[in-house]
Amino acid sequence: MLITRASEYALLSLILLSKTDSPMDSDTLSKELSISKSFLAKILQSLAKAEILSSYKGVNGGFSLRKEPKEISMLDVASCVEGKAPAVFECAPSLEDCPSEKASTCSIWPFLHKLQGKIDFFLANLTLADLLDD
Amino acid sequence: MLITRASEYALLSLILLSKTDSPMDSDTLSKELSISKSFLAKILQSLAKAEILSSYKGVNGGFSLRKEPKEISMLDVASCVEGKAPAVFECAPSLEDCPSEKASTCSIWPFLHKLQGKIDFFLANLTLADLLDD
DNA sequence: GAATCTAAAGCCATAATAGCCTCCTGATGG
DNA sequence: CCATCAGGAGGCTATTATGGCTTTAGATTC
Repeated sequence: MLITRASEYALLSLILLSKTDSPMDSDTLSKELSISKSFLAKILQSLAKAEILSSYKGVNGGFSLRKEPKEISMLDVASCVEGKAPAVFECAPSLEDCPSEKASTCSIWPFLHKLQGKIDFFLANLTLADLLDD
Repeated sequence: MLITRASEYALLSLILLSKTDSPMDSDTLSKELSISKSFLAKILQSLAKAEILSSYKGVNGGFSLRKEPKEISMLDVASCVEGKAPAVFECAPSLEDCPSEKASTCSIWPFLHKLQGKIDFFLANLTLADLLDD
């Protein structure tokens, strides 16, 4: 899977959190966004582990942005939420690692590598701040 | 789901087909790419319906490119294979169509619309030719 | 026209994702 | 200290994606 709904929900949460000062709890977030609370909770936990969000337990706890919007790239978000960077292909990271017996003659690897590079660049340079700016 | 493996397989097929003159059948393609034949066949059929590929039945039949590589955008490929354009969000296409009772005060729609525009632009302007060019 | 080749299209099984529910842990306020 | 609030973690179910298999239909060759 390349990009799943988890990334969508993560971004929706980040946009909403960027508009508030005090921490927002997962219940409020799920209601505001009409998203399954338990699924969203796992996503928020991933974002917290990746140090994109801060989490606070107890009364008036919740989640808040831990970085500046311009420091949060779509690539970061997708990577931590999906568990790995959005790989356009299951293909090996380098031609040498290709498990195929045709590795030495793999004729499409250069194209895949090129596409992956374009997508990575796009995602890495698209930050939360880009969306918030008018 | 935003982008699935079907799009990956579609692109792998297109890259391979762009390197051959005569039609290539689904069995050969699936073996060259190490992809499930039956799943790939469905993807190729989608590409044929979208007039991205030509299909030929009978002896020496198969599939071949119907358009120039520069006329085939990633957006076209993803749209026809996934059944719809890769929507970053389930959100309504316009603020008026928003099913939420908070439609008039939806504070994140502008951001979603902006991100969708950026992704659409990226995918629409990335063509098969861009990958094939050195 | 018969045999053969290959796309088209359907149904079914499995794997991954999306979502639901419950219990546990840490923090807060009285 | 105790009740309560909210995150952390795991299991369980429903939905969707992925892939296997079979049948049908069009095209080619003889």
